[in-house]
Amino acid sequence: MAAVTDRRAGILRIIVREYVETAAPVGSRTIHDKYGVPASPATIRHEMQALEEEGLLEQPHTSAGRVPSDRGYRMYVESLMGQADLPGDEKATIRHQFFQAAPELDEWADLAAGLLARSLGLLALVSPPRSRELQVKHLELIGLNEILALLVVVLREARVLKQLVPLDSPFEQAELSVLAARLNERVSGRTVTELRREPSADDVTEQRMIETLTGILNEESAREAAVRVEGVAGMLGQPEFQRDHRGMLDIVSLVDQRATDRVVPPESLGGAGVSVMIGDENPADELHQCSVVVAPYGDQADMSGYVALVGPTRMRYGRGVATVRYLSGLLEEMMDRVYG
Amino acid sequence: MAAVTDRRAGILRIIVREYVETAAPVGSRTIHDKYGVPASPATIRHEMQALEEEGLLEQPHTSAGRVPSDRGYRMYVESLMGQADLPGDEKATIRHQFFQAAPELDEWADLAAGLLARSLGLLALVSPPRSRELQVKHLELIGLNEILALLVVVLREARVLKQLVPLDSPFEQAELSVLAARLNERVSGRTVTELRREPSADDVTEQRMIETLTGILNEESAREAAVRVEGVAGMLGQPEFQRDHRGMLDIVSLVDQRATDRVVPPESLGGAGVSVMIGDENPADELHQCSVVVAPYGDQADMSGYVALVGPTRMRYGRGVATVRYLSGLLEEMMDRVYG
DNA sequence: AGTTAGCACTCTCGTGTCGAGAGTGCTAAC
DNA sequence: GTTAGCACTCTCGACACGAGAGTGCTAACT
Repeated sequence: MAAVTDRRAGILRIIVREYVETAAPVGSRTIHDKYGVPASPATIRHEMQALEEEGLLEQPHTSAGRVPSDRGYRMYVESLMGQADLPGDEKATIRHQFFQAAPELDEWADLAAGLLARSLGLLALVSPPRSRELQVKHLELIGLNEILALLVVVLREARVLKQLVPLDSPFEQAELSVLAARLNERVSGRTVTELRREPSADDVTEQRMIETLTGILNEESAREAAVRVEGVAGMLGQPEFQRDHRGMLDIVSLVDQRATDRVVPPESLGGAGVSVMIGDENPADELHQCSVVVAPYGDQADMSGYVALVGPTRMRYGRGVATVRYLSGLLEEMMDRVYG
Repeated sequence: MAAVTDRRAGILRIIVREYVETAAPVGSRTIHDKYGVPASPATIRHEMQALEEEGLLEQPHTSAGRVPSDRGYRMYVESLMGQADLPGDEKATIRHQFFQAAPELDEWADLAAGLLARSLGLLALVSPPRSRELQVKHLELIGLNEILALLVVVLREARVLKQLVPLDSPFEQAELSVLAARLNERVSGRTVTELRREPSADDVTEQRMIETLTGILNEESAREAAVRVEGVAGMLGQPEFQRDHRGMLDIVSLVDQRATDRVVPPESLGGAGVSVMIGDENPADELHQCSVVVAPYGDQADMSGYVALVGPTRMRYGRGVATVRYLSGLLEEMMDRVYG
């Protein structure tokens, strides 16, 4: 079996690019005429046959042009598309918007998801960073009325949790503040595991509050990060879904159920840089016609999130990888700058 | 022109129910056989002709059965479907889930949207209640590091806002607490309009904080409530969207852009109870094939939100109205019970 | 050996035709 | 006012047909 020569690789690259742009199978004439390959259509057909034998191309049917296979895309991404990067002005525009926005992790995630989705016209998922181990910075008790107080917990990374606490006897705000001060001495700076090891307090009310606190923290660690999803409409507008009503519903169902961990399984975030999952490489069956471009950001051990792009396998990988890489790096930088 | 007699009304009711169930045009034979109407198919055809002349029915084409028109649905909703109510056990199940959930406005909105969407298999929108006039209950300053503090604001309805504040000189937490205490004296219990009328403070830092605070509050009042959307997949699974790819995309675009105020315009929430907008009655062009069932809850003047159900005009109005009514009432009750 | 022109072959797609089926509107009788 | 009978209309799926596109193969050329 013949190897993949330079010319064949070039033809594969052309086919990927042309197909990504037009969404129609690519024929030998198009390659010859439009791209000026110095070989006749017949020769190109020869080469395409070889590429098909290598499993890099597929034919929808006998008399159609060729379409890249999953393996073809894989080869394109690995060695044919080149080092993708965003143009400088585009980077600057994006950067500018981040500095304009409020310095909030969640806002940044929103912004990143919106930019990514609009930039590619595809589905974007951005997980705001979540720390492995929650650490209490400060807490506060605010009396709402005679029987109800609000427990406000500030975490190290400037996240705020809250919980209503019923009071068994009326408290003045002053008493609550004193109680809060006592509690702060016990808990501030502690992580959730440290708190679990603490001996219980003498005061009943104090102990009750601590239990409520650990309750909130446990619940919060168990909860998955609220992943930002943008660009469903753009995704469904892709020509591949024009006919495929079933696949369309599958994708929407995934999003609807917020099953983001089936799209971007935590294991897939092992590596440091951008990784691409193409077609059948995706763990979720619903995504076997799709590709996912994903990059983690933040500190793996401590606070981490991810930026992901989901589209049909026929997607602009170059631009996709470049944008995902730039955004994940930028998010990490923003995080370091303001928190960290 | 003949009036809408009792028999005709009965036939219209049957057609609506049968069409809602099967999604196929209803013929005279079906009405006769399946519903045992004491009249022959021919007579029923006569009546259907009359109903069509009244503009209550439509024919997709000459030799198909009849389908209700928007006006037909309108008549069904107004006088034919009867007083809809949920069965007691279903109410109990829903109620139970609300009492299980955390006592948070946003959680309740999530829960209500999920229940509504699943109950009908359609699109549900629930707006958590927003107060017209924000009122500060308490604020707190927490030093994160030497140059950055977190301003935490608790509002009357137990909502929490936060904002990072850069410090121009290093502060000890103790100093911040003193500052916060001074600020609390000035602002706690005040509404945003009251704050705007206050004279500025002598202390520069104090004044800076107050400005930040009013900034947050203004931004928050301007921001639209984060409406909970559930059931997109169920909605798109409706047979009307099987063919109509365009309409499908339009709906998803609406959701994607979070253009909820085009679906449920604030004006439509004037009345107290449940209101129904059918087909062309909807202000948004994209919803001319859809109906919206909506009910406000809460106090119009103060804190209010809404519960809305969006589906094709061929929807189960009885169940829809009943569920929306029950949920809006329940949300109001929960609100009163815990806050209020 | 690699390249190319020529050509027959295959497959899709849009169009047109046809018959079956469903449901109607009309008419005439009850 | 109601009903049976019947001709009429329209959709839908199946089938055939031709145009168009692109291929694979073969034979000739460099």
